[in-house]
Amino acid sequence: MKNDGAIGILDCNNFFVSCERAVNPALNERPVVVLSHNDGCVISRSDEVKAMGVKMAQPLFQVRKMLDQHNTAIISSNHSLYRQYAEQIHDLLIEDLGNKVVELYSIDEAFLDLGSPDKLVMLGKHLKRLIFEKTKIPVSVGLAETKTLAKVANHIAKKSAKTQGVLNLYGSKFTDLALQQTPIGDVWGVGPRSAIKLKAKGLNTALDLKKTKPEKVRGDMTIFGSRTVLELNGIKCLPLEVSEHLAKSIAHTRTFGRPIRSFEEVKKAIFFFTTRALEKMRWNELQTRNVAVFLQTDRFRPNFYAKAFAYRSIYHSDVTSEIYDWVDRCLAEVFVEGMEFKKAGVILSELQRSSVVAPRLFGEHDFNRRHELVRSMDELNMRYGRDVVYFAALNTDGKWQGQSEHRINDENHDIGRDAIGKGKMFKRSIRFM
DNA sequence: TCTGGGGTCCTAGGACCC
DNA sequence: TCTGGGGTCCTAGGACCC
Repeated sequence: MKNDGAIGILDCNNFFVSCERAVNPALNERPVVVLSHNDGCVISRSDEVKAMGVKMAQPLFQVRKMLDQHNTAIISSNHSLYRQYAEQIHDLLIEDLGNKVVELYSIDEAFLDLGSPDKLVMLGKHLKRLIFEKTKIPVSVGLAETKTLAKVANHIAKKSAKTQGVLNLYGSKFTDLALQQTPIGDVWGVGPRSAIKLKAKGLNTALDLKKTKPEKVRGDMTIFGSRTVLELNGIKCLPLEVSEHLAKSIAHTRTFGRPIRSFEEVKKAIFFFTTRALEKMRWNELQTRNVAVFLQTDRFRPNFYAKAFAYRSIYHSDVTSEIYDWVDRCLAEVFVEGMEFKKAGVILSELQRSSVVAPRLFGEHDFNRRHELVRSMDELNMRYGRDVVYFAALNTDGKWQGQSEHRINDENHDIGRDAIGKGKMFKRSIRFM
């Protein structure tokens, strides 16, 4: 990447809500929210809902009344739908720009290495139009010298109607003005904790931060802070990562529909989570040798208990039955008789590509046989639906299952199944919400 | 009554070694 | 008053992002 090139960030507006509206245009006439697992929190808001003051990840019960008063459509999340739109948009970007210059940063964002600073606004508007025509998803584009500045531009493009969704700050005399209008907590990389510390030092805007010496913020914000200051000054510290992204960990964690005391119930849930995480791992052609299990009680009640335990094997594996054994050992370490558990999870780490995993000194033949077995099970489940075949230890009808009262049109719109059938699902490394 | 899930990276400090 | 010191590795926890 040339160091004087321009960087773009393309970001889908209200992504989950926009996907729901794309499949169901009637929703364009109403405020819309999409809910988290268990219908607990609001995780995507239409502009009207943002204007009501509803915050990201705000608990539904706190705003339910207000949403109803405004005739808001309240929808349980449908992640396979969102994943399909994300892939379609990624494909459009790569077709248009080439895969060497597109970094898929998250489910609804991509960084672009645009090289020459000429005609940036035209390019941004072209991409915006292209994506809307093909998918009906509105996007915003920010352009600047660095990722952090591009984020600032994007932020303003999203809010200000004047920009029509595209703002270029590359070499612009308005950059400092834009930074002055940006509260320090809105800067990419400055979270709520750091914002408090920086404000205490009299730094209130992105411009204040830009004018600080990088060393000054190191103490409060680690080396990230120094990099952010440099990036605000137009010095690239965070290169585009266009090479294939390899996941470093894969997790499946859930809040239970109701508290669970019994060891058997907890175990069912943990094995179910393990199964889901392993499926995802195998789609990515990875193996793990470090499995962690955690259990938590209700974090909003007194005597909150949370414990994690990790088992590390000397061998990598993707064989369900073997990894069930590892998980079992972890479970014995974290479970406490008499406690009411509200949340649990399984995290796979120390991942390695299956193709480069070292062979075992002993039992290699048996491992390969079992490896083939789980791959066949994955294929059957892919073709005929989830959990058509599964290990006896897996039980899918536990009391721990969460609630999704606000599902709409599930049959028609859960097109994720087709995506799996084509072997596409999870193949791409999208860091997913 | 009701409060998400999946990631990454950095650092302090303990354990261990010589 | 005194208690060696320096390096490395690992992990738990914090902070952040979407």
